[in-house]
Amino acid sequence: MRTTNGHVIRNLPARERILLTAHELFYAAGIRATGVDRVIAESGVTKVTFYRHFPSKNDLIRAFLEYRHQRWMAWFTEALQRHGRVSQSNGLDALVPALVEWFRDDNFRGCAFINSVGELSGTLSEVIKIARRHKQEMTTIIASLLPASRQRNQDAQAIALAVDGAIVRAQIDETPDTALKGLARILKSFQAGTGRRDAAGR
Amino acid sequence: MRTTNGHVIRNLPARERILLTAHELFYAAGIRATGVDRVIAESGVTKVTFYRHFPSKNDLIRAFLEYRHQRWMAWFTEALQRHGRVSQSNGLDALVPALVEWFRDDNFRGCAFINSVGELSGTLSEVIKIARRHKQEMTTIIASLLPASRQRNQDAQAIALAVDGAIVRAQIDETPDTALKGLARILKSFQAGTGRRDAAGR
DNA sequence: GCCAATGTAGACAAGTCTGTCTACACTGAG
DNA sequence: CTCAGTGTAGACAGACTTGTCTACATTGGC
Repeated sequence: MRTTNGHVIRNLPARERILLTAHELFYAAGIRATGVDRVIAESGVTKVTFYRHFPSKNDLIRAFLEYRHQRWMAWFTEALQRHGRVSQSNGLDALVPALVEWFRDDNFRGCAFINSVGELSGTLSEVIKIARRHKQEMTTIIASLLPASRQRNQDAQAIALAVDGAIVRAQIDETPDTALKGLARILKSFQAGTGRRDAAGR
Repeated sequence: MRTTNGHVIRNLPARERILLTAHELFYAAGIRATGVDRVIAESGVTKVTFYRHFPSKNDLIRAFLEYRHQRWMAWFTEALQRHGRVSQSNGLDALVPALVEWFRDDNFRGCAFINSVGELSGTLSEVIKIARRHKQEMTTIIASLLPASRQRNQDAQAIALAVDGAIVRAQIDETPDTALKGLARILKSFQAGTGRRDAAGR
């Protein structure tokens, strides 16, 4: 029994086993599509143990989203750093290479937060707030890639939006190529645009 | 009993009543979250009638997606035309005003196809193909707004990607303003970029 | 006038879902 | 040693799911 990132589950304490299993199943098959029974069976705990840690499925969903957020943010910052070393010219250059990594992963199934909002914003009102916070933090990281300027935050918002677009396109299309090309194209014209503005001193 | 676009349902034939009700409920609350019982009750037909028209819920889902596609495409082309009359300079200028209309609608809950993929691409494999086709057609319409050029299709892909990003951001954020501003920003820098390329004759 | 298509009413089956319950075993801290 | 916390096993309840069934009414074309 392995999780998507290769950790062996068996020896972990029950709570972590449940959380890792839920992460795998919820992300792969959807939250509503995954019954707690399945999480219980695959994480190798019993119902009592499960319900002692997560009194209701909604509690598990909240914990899952929190865990996913931590994990994704850690990966994102790390991947950006890793790909950023090469070219010092512009921090934005690390963005596409980092996303390539994610999109090409066999387990890639889009953004867990976008998916969750679409799936259960009607029934579990908190998910939309959680997703909003997640996207805000993602945008903050993107902003940190940009040189300080008056329009940095607005630029970051626009780029984050394009990243979200690339995520859903990569999820829907057969290959992530169109999404990646499209995002690269936007980034390029965007850099050219801000560069021109900077050059003109405006 | 009214549908989101104000049509009165009562006197329509059963199949249409079911389809309109399903559209309303599926889009508003999600597909999995909506049981056929509820569709049956709210459309005012009986189970037998329902199952004579749609032998399984999956058939209804397929019909819903097809109907949604027709309806959305009709709205999109119409709205683009409507907003395009004013400024003849660039067909792209109609894009943001058209989307404003949609995003500000009280019933706006994102793109039905993006939502469906997130919700049930794991269990109903066809939805991803349907969504792909939908996005292709959306991209084609966007391409038709651009002047003919060698890179028109690639430009359209990039813009479509940004539109998808705007849709999900508008869905997640409290107001669609950030999404709209971000999209406008991308379009502007994009137009500036292609304009420059054109001017240089390259 | 007949027949096929379409409609209505609602009981029922069989499965899945979340969540509760009893009863028992191990382990580490005081 | 004892007790609290955590673990295990699996039966069970109750709600909700999709889908089937019998029995009957209306309507429009041949």
